[in-house]
Amino acid sequence: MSFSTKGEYGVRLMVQLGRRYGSGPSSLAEIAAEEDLPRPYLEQLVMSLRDADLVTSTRGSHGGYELSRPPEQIPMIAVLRVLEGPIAPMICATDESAAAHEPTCDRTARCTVNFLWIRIRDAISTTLDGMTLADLVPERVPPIQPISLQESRHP
Amino acid sequence: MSFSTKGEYGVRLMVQLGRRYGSGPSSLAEIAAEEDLPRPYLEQLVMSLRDADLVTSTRGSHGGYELSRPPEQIPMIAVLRVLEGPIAPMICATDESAAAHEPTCDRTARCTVNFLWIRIRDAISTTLDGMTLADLVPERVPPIQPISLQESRHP
DNA sequence: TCGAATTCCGACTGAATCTGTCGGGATTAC
DNA sequence: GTAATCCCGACAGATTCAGTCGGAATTCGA
Repeated sequence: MSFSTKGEYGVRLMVQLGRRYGSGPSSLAEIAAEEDLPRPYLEQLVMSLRDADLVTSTRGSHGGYELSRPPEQIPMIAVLRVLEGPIAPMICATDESAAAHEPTCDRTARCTVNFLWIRIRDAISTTLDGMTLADLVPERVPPIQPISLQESRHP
Repeated sequence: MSFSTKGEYGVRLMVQLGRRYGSGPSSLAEIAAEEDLPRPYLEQLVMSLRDADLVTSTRGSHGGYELSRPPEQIPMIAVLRVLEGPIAPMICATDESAAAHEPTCDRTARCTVNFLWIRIRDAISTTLDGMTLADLVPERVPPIQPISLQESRHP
Protein backbone atom coordinates (compact mmCIF):
# COMPACT_ATOMS: atom_id res chain seq x y z
CA MET A 1 0.00 0.00 0.00
CA SER A 2 1.78 3.09 -1.18
CA PHE A 3 1.63 5.99 -3.53
CA SER A 4 3.90 6.08 -6.54
CA THR A 5 6.47 8.67 -7.44
CA LYS A 6 3.81 10.31 -9.54
CA GLY A 7 2.22 11.43 -6.32
CA GLU A 8 5.47 12.48 -4.73
CA TYR A 9 6.97 14.31 -7.68
CA GLY A 10 3.67 15.90 -8.56
CA VAL A 11 3.14 17.24 -5.05
CA ARG A 12 6.66 18.57 -4.93
CA LEU A 13 6.04 20.27 -8.23
CA MET A 14 2.90 21.83 -6.87
CA VAL A 15 4.70 23.03 -3.76
CA GLN A 16 7.29 24.74 -5.92
CA LEU A 17 4.57 26.39 -7.93
CA GLY A 18 2.94 27.42 -4.69
CA ARG A 19 6.09 29.18 -3.59
CA ARG A 20 6.31 31.02 -6.85
CA TYR A 21 2.66 31.90 -7.00
CA GLY A 22 2.24 35.47 -8.17
CA SER A 23 5.57 35.65 -9.98
CA GLY A 24 4.30 34.65 -13.39
CA PRO A 25 4.96 31.35 -15.15
CA SER A 26 7.93 29.18 -14.17
CA SER A 27 9.57 26.87 -16.66
CA LEU A 28 9.70 23.18 -15.99
CA ALA A 29 13.44 23.13 -16.47
CA GLU A 30 13.81 25.54 -13.58
CA ILE A 31 11.68 23.45 -11.23
CA ALA A 32 13.19 20.16 -12.32
CA ALA A 33 16.64 21.52 -11.53
CA GLU A 34 15.62 22.85 -8.14
CA GLU A 35 13.94 19.61 -7.09
CA ASP A 36 16.46 17.42 -8.87
CA LEU A 37 13.81 15.55 -10.83
CA PRO A 38 13.80 14.39 -14.47
CA ARG A 39 12.20 17.14 -16.49
CA PRO A 40 10.67 14.92 -19.22
CA TYR A 41 8.92 12.91 -16.53
CA LEU A 42 7.58 16.04 -14.85
CA GLU A 43 6.18 17.00 -18.22
CA GLN A 44 3.83 14.05 -18.15
CA LEU A 45 2.65 14.86 -14.67
CA VAL A 46 2.13 18.55 -15.17
CA MET A 47 0.05 17.88 -18.24
CA SER A 48 -2.51 15.96 -16.26
CA LEU A 49 -2.48 18.70 -13.64
CA ARG A 50 -3.15 21.17 -16.38
CA ASP A 51 -5.97 19.06 -17.80
CA ALA A 52 -7.49 19.08 -14.33
CA ASP A 53 -7.23 22.88 -14.30
CA LEU A 54 -4.97 22.95 -11.27
CA VAL A 55 -2.21 24.71 -13.17
CA THR A 56 -2.22 26.85 -16.29
CA SER A 57 0.41 26.86 -18.99
CA THR A 58 1.91 29.61 -21.09
CA ARG A 59 3.53 28.51 -24.28
CA GLY A 60 6.44 29.99 -26.11
CA SER A 61 9.53 31.72 -24.87
CA HIS A 62 9.39 32.89 -21.26
CA GLY A 63 6.47 30.56 -20.83
CA GLY A 64 5.92 27.98 -18.17
CA TYR A 65 3.40 26.86 -15.58
CA GLU A 66 1.70 28.53 -12.67
CA LEU A 67 -1.08 27.71 -10.27
CA SER A 68 -4.52 28.38 -11.64
CA ARG A 69 -5.53 29.89 -8.28
CA PRO A 70 -3.96 30.66 -4.88
CA PRO A 71 -2.64 27.68 -2.88
CA GLU A 72 -5.34 28.14 -0.24
CA GLN A 73 -7.92 27.20 -2.84
CA ILE A 74 -6.20 24.04 -4.02
CA PRO A 75 -7.29 21.04 -1.94
CA MET A 76 -4.65 18.35 -1.73
CA ILE A 77 -7.23 15.68 -2.34
CA ALA A 78 -7.78 17.10 -5.81
CA VAL A 79 -4.06 17.04 -6.51
CA LEU A 80 -3.68 13.44 -5.44
CA ARG A 81 -6.75 12.30 -7.31
CA VAL A 82 -5.29 13.65 -10.51
CA LEU A 83 -1.87 12.14 -9.92
CA GLU A 84 -2.79 8.82 -8.38
CA GLY A 85 -6.32 8.20 -9.52
CA PRO A 86 -9.34 8.01 -7.26
CA ILE A 87 -8.73 7.34 -3.58
CA ALA A 88 -9.88 3.74 -3.46
CA PRO A 89 -8.15 1.16 -1.33
CA MET A 90 -10.21 -1.38 -3.24
CA ILE A 91 -12.30 -1.26 -6.39
CA CYS A 92 -15.48 -1.50 -4.40
CA ALA A 93 -14.64 1.61 -2.38
CA THR A 94 -14.12 4.45 -4.81
CA ASP A 95 -14.50 7.95 -3.48
CA GLU A 96 -15.50 9.67 -6.70
CA SER A 97 -18.32 7.39 -7.70
CA ALA A 98 -19.48 7.10 -4.13
CA ALA A 99 -23.03 7.70 -5.24
CA ALA A 100 -23.09 4.74 -7.61
CA HIS A 101 -23.57 1.83 -5.24
CA GLU A 102 -22.68 -1.11 -7.37
CA PRO A 103 -23.80 -4.34 -5.76
CA THR A 104 -20.48 -6.09 -6.24
CA CYS A 105 -20.96 -7.90 -2.96
CA ASP A 106 -22.34 -11.19 -4.13
CA ARG A 107 -19.99 -13.54 -2.37
CA THR A 108 -20.22 -14.39 1.28
CA ALA A 109 -17.37 -12.56 2.98
CA ARG A 110 -17.12 -9.66 0.61
CA CYS A 111 -19.71 -7.38 2.11
CA THR A 112 -18.24 -7.43 5.57
CA VAL A 113 -14.81 -6.85 4.10
CA ASN A 114 -15.96 -3.79 2.21
CA PHE A 115 -16.55 -2.20 5.57
CA LEU A 116 -12.80 -2.22 6.07
CA TRP A 117 -11.92 -0.59 2.78
CA ILE A 118 -14.54 2.08 3.23
CA ARG A 119 -13.21 2.93 6.65
CA ILE A 120 -9.72 3.31 5.23
CA ARG A 121 -10.92 5.38 2.33
CA ASP A 122 -12.87 7.70 4.60
CA ALA A 123 -9.89 8.11 6.89
CA ILE A 124 -7.74 9.27 4.01
CA SER A 125 -10.45 11.47 2.56
CA THR A 126 -11.22 13.34 5.75
CA THR A 127 -7.54 13.88 6.43
CA LEU A 128 -7.01 15.24 2.98
CA ASP A 129 -10.18 17.29 3.00
CA GLY A 130 -8.75 19.59 5.61
CA MET A 131 -5.55 20.26 3.71
CA THR A 132 -4.79 22.65 0.92
CA LEU A 133 -1.57 23.32 -0.91
CA ALA A 134 -1.06 26.31 1.37
CA ASP A 135 -0.41 23.93 4.26
CA LEU A 136 2.64 22.60 2.43
CA VAL A 137 4.03 25.97 1.37
CA PRO A 138 5.49 27.38 4.55
CA GLU A 139 8.08 29.78 3.27
CA ARG A 140 5.95 31.82 0.93
CA VAL A 141 8.07 34.23 -1.02
CA PRO A 142 6.32 37.57 -1.50
CA PRO A 143 6.07 38.71 -5.13
CA ILE A 144 9.67 39.32 -6.00
CA GLN A 145 11.32 42.17 -7.81
CA PRO A 146 12.89 40.67 -10.94
CA ILE A 147 15.91 42.93 -10.40
CA SER A 148 17.08 41.28 -7.21
CA LEU A 149 16.74 37.89 -8.83
CA GLN A 150 18.92 38.60 -11.78
CA GLU A 151 22.21 38.67 -9.93
CA SER A 152 21.63 35.77 -7.55
CA ARG A 153 20.07 33.43 -10.08
CA HIS A 154 22.57 32.93 -12.89
CA PRO A 155 25.96 33.93 -11.60
CA MET B 1 -3.43 4.66 -4.51
CA SER B 2 -4.93 1.29 -3.82
CA PHE B 3 -4.36 -2.05 -2.21
CA SER B 4 -3.81 -5.08 -4.38
CA THR B 5 -5.83 -8.26 -4.52
CA LYS B 6 -3.37 -9.70 -2.05
CA GLY B 7 -4.94 -7.51 0.57
CA GLU B 8 -8.47 -8.25 -0.54
CA TYR B 9 -8.12 -12.00 -0.92
CA GLY B 10 -6.08 -12.29 2.22
CA VAL B 11 -8.60 -10.44 4.31
CA ARG B 12 -11.44 -12.50 2.89
CA LEU B 13 -9.49 -15.59 3.76
CA MET B 14 -9.01 -14.38 7.30
CA VAL B 15 -12.70 -13.60 7.63
CA GLN B 16 -13.54 -17.13 6.58
CA LEU B 17 -11.10 -18.48 9.12
CA GLY B 18 -12.67 -16.18 11.68
CA ARG B 19 -16.07 -17.66 11.05
CA ARG B 20 -14.72 -21.15 11.45
CA TYR B 21 -12.66 -20.37 14.51
CA GLY B 22 -13.00 -23.15 17.03
CA SER B 23 -13.92 -25.81 14.49
CA GLY B 24 -10.44 -27.13 13.87
CA PRO B 25 -8.40 -26.64 10.71
CA SER B 26 -10.10 -25.82 7.41
CA SER B 27 -8.56 -26.82 4.10
CA LEU B 28 -7.66 -24.19 1.56
CA ALA B 29 -9.68 -25.94 -1.11
CA GLU B 30 -12.78 -25.49 0.99
CA ILE B 31 -12.23 -21.77 1.50
CA ALA B 32 -11.17 -21.16 -2.07
CA ALA B 33 -14.39 -22.73 -3.27
CA GLU B 34 -16.56 -20.76 -0.88
CA GLU B 35 -14.96 -17.44 -1.78
CA ASP B 36 -14.50 -18.35 -5.43
CA LEU B 37 -10.79 -17.58 -5.39
CA PRO B 38 -7.89 -19.43 -7.03
CA ARG B 39 -6.58 -21.88 -4.49
CA PRO B 40 -2.93 -21.91 -5.64
CA TYR B 41 -2.86 -18.14 -5.25
CA LEU B 42 -4.35 -18.32 -1.77
CA GLU B 43 -1.58 -20.72 -0.90
CA GLN B 44 0.99 -18.02 -1.38
CA LEU B 45 -0.92 -15.57 0.77
CA VAL B 46 -1.67 -17.94 3.60
CA MET B 47 1.98 -18.91 3.84
CA SER B 48 2.98 -15.37 4.67
CA LEU B 49 0.14 -15.18 7.17
CA ARG B 50 1.45 -18.33 8.74
CA ASP B 51 5.00 -16.97 8.83
CA ALA B 52 3.61 -13.95 10.68
CA ASP B 53 1.97 -16.30 13.16
CA LEU B 54 -1.53 -15.09 12.38
CA VAL B 55 -2.67 -18.55 11.32
CA THR B 56 -1.38 -22.00 12.13
CA SER B 57 -1.23 -24.90 9.75
CA THR B 58 -1.82 -28.60 10.21
CA ARG B 59 -0.24 -30.83 7.62
CA GLY B 60 -1.44 -34.12 6.31
CA SER B 61 -4.89 -35.45 5.66
CA HIS B 62 -7.70 -33.55 7.36
CA GLY B 63 -5.22 -30.76 7.83
CA GLY B 64 -5.67 -27.12 7.00
CA TYR B 65 -5.40 -23.68 8.50
CA GLU B 66 -6.94 -21.98 11.48
CA LEU B 67 -6.50 -18.73 13.34
CA SER B 68 -3.67 -18.77 15.82
CA ARG B 69 -5.88 -16.91 18.32
CA PRO B 70 -9.43 -15.59 18.56
CA PRO B 71 -10.48 -12.91 16.05
CA GLU B 72 -10.72 -10.29 18.80
CA GLN B 73 -6.98 -10.56 19.28
CA ILE B 74 -6.05 -10.18 15.63
CA PRO B 75 -5.60 -6.50 14.74
CA MET B 76 -6.38 -5.76 11.12
CA ILE B 77 -3.30 -3.59 10.84
CA ALA B 78 -1.17 -6.68 11.42
CA VAL B 79 -3.02 -8.57 8.70
CA LEU B 80 -2.59 -5.80 6.16
CA ARG B 81 1.04 -5.26 7.01
CA VAL B 82 1.74 -8.88 6.23
CA LEU B 83 -0.22 -8.89 3.01
CA GLU B 84 0.62 -5.47 1.64
CA GLY B 85 3.85 -4.54 3.34
CA PRO B 86 4.29 -1.64 5.75
CA ILE B 87 1.71 1.09 5.69
CA ALA B 88 3.74 3.77 3.98
CA PRO B 89 2.20 6.15 1.50
CA MET B 90 5.78 7.12 0.65
CA ILE B 91 9.17 5.63 1.44
CA CYS B 92 9.92 8.42 3.85
CA ALA B 93 6.83 7.64 5.93
CA THR B 94 7.07 4.03 7.00
CA ASP B 95 5.07 3.01 10.02
CA GLU B 96 7.17 0.10 11.19
CA SER B 97 10.50 1.84 11.31
CA ALA B 98 8.94 4.98 12.71
CA ALA B 99 11.66 5.18 15.29
CA ALA B 100 14.46 5.32 12.73
CA HIS B 101 14.27 8.90 11.55
CA GLU B 102 16.28 8.85 8.38
CA PRO B 103 17.12 12.34 7.25
CA THR B 104 16.04 11.81 3.65
CA CYS B 105 14.85 15.40 3.46
CA ASP B 106 17.78 17.08 1.77
CA ARG B 107 16.01 18.82 -1.07
CA THR B 108 14.01 21.97 -0.70
CA ALA B 109 10.38 20.92 -0.96
CA ARG B 110 10.74 17.43 0.41
CA CYS B 111 10.46 18.16 4.10
CA THR B 112 7.22 20.04 3.83
CA VAL B 113 5.82 17.34 1.59
CA ASN B 114 6.65 14.61 4.08
CA PHE B 115 4.15 16.24 6.37
CA LEU B 116 1.44 15.18 3.95
CA TRP B 117 2.48 11.54 3.74
CA ILE B 118 2.80 11.26 7.49
CA ARG B 119 -0.67 12.64 8.00
CA ILE B 120 -2.07 10.08 5.57
CA ARG B 121 -0.14 7.25 7.16
CA ASP B 122 -1.33 8.21 10.63
CA ALA B 123 -4.91 8.43 9.43
CA ILE B 124 -4.77 4.88 8.14
CA SER B 125 -2.93 3.58 11.17
CA THR B 126 -5.30 5.00 13.73
CA THR B 127 -8.30 3.75 11.80
CA LEU B 128 -6.84 0.29 11.58
CA ASP B 129 -5.63 0.30 15.16
CA GLY B 130 -9.17 0.23 16.42
CA MET B 131 -10.19 -2.72 14.30
CA THR B 132 -9.74 -6.42 14.83
CA LEU B 133 -10.78 -9.34 12.71
CA ALA B 134 -13.79 -9.72 14.99
CA ASP B 135 -15.24 -6.52 13.54
CA LEU B 136 -15.42 -8.18 10.14
CA VAL B 137 -16.87 -11.47 11.31
CA PRO B 138 -20.50 -10.66 12.04
CA GLU B 139 -22.20 -13.98 11.60
CA ARG B 140 -20.11 -16.16 13.84
CA VAL B 141 -21.00 -19.76 13.43
CA PRO B 142 -20.91 -21.73 16.69
CA PRO B 143 -18.75 -24.87 16.64
CA ILE B 144 -20.47 -27.09 14.14
CA GLN B 145 -21.37 -30.75 14.34
CA PRO B 146 -19.54 -32.52 11.51
CA ILE B 147 -22.55 -34.77 10.95
CA SER B 148 -24.86 -32.06 9.67
CA LEU B 149 -22.17 -30.96 7.27
CA GLN B 150 -21.67 -34.26 5.57
CA GLU B 151 -24.95 -34.44 3.68
CA SER B 152 -25.16 -30.83 2.57
CA ARG B 153 -21.56 -30.51 1.47
CA HIS B 154 -20.86 -33.10 -1.19
CA PRO B 155 -24.19 -34.16 -2.65
C1' DT C 1 12.17 37.94 -39.93
C1' DC C 2 14.95 34.84 -37.40
C1' DG C 3 16.23 32.26 -33.51
C1' DA C 4 15.88 30.77 -28.89
C1' DA C 5 12.98 29.17 -25.33
C1' DT C 6 9.34 26.84 -24.11
C1' DT C 7 5.18 23.87 -24.04
C1' DC C 8 2.92 19.95 -26.29
C1' DC C 9 2.47 15.18 -27.57
C1' DG C 10 3.03 10.53 -28.97
C1' DA C 11 5.97 6.57 -29.13
C1' DC C 12 9.17 3.63 -27.06
C1' DT C 13 11.52 0.84 -23.27
C1' DG C 14 13.63 -1.71 -19.35
C1' DA C 15 12.33 -3.11 -14.87
C1' DA C 16 9.27 -4.29 -11.42
C1' DT C 17 5.09 -5.89 -9.62
C1' DC C 18 0.70 -8.20 -9.94
C1' DT C 19 -1.83 -12.19 -10.50
C1' DG C 20 -1.72 -16.00 -10.98
C1' DT C 21 -0.29 -21.34 -12.81
C1' DC C 22 2.24 -25.65 -12.56
C1' DG C 23 4.55 -29.58 -10.76
C1' DG C 24 6.17 -32.06 -7.51
C1' DG C 25 7.79 -33.15 -2.54
C1' DA C 26 6.70 -33.84 2.48
C1' DT C 27 3.49 -35.07 6.03
C1' DT C 28 -0.39 -37.14 8.23
C1' DA C 29 -5.02 -39.65 9.06
C1' DC C 30 -7.30 -43.55 8.00
C1' DG D 1 -0.60 -47.78 1.32
C1' DT D 2 -3.24 -44.27 -0.17
C1' DA D 3 -5.66 -40.19 -0.28
C1' DA D 4 -5.72 -35.66 1.36
C1' DT D 5 -3.43 -31.89 2.52
C1' DC D 6 0.24 -28.54 3.24
C1' DC D 7 4.84 -26.91 1.48
C1' DC D 8 7.74 -24.72 -1.87
C1' DG D 9 10.07 -23.09 -5.86
C1' DA D 10 9.85 -21.94 -10.65
C1' DC D 11 7.62 -19.90 -14.39
C1' DA D 12 4.81 -16.50 -17.15
C1' DG D 13 1.57 -13.12 -19.21
C1' DA D 14 -0.25 -8.52 -18.31
C1' DT D 15 0.03 -4.19 -16.44
C1' DT D 16 2.06 -0.34 -14.40
C1' DC D 17 6.21 2.41 -13.17
C1' DA D 18 9.50 5.49 -14.26
C1' DG D 19 11.26 7.33 -17.23
C1' DT D 20 13.57 8.56 -22.35
C1' DC D 21 13.45 10.40 -26.99
C1' DG D 22 12.36 13.14 -30.88
C1' DG D 23 10.13 16.41 -32.91
C1' DA D 24 6.11 19.72 -33.80
C1' DA D 25 3.82 24.06 -32.35
C1' DT D 26 3.91 28.42 -30.13
C1' DT D 27 5.66 32.70 -28.44
C1' DC D 28 8.98 36.42 -27.19
C1' DG D 29 12.65 39.32 -28.14
C1' DA D 30 16.34 41.20 -31.06
